[in-house]
Amino acid sequence: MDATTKHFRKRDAILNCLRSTDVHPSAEWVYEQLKAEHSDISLATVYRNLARFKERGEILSLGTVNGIERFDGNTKPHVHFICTHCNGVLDLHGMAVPEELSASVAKATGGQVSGCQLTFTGICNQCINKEESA
Amino acid sequence: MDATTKHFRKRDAILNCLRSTDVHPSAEWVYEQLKAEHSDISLATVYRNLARFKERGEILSLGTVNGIERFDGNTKPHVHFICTHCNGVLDLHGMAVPEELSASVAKATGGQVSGCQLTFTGICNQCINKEESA
DNA sequence: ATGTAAATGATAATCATTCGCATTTAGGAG
DNA sequence: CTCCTAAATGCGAATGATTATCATTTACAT
Repeated sequence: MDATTKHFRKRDAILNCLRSTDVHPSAEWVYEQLKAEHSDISLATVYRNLARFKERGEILSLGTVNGIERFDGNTKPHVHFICTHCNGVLDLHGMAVPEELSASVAKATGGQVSGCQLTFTGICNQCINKEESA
Repeated sequence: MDATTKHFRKRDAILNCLRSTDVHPSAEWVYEQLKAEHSDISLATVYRNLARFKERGEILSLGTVNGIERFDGNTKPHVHFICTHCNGVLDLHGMAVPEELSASVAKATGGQVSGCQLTFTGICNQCINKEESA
């Protein structure tokens, strides 16, 4: 039995879904996407597997946007822009927090640093245009 | 009537509480602190005023830590370190995201940038020491 | 003192997330 | 092939932080 089998685990589908989108989805969004191919998938399964992937560092959590946790299948360090109007999240490729900063933080605090996140907030291009034409 | 009056608004007390601590508290924490001097304060009032301060930019939200929203009365740009073990938040003074980065993000995205946040995660000094002695 | 809009307290409602448990699945041993 | 076990899942209930509702109280101007 391989991954194409009807009753195979949903886990792979969840990870693939995250890896193949750039919308930085919520659990609910992933669930809605997967219902098409897996009509019997449970929302709890999505939550469970997202938590598992997060623990293992296979995906990242961006924290909550408007009270809802958002995930990122791209674990390579990069920067985010969050629109406070439409709650969309954009990747800012080509920007990254200098690696040596983590070391200096560890030194300054005496703790150990395992990750960092740089996020800009504001209003995205699309939302600005909508406002203007209204 | 001034702020010392028994039945004066609690709003000032909530803002003062935030401004005079560096624990980056949750709503619940603020509520617990204020109960001492304002035995009749309501948790809803704390939530309402924190939301109001946040809207107006008088305080910042750090997002949720372990599912609970945390606030910062210090609106001057600075960096945070969040301990994933004790959920404590530390200020990293003297570090800041270069101001010109916001402009370059605005240019790159075509949006308008209103804020940014740089957060390191890891295990704090205190938690490391506890583990070692155990 | 009186009216009005804002602020508050108490509590119910909301809703994202997690938990509990029975069922199903994968994969190996006999 | 059948039996066994551990992991994965579906379903639905429980949890818990946050928000909404509404009656009451306060501040302040008239």
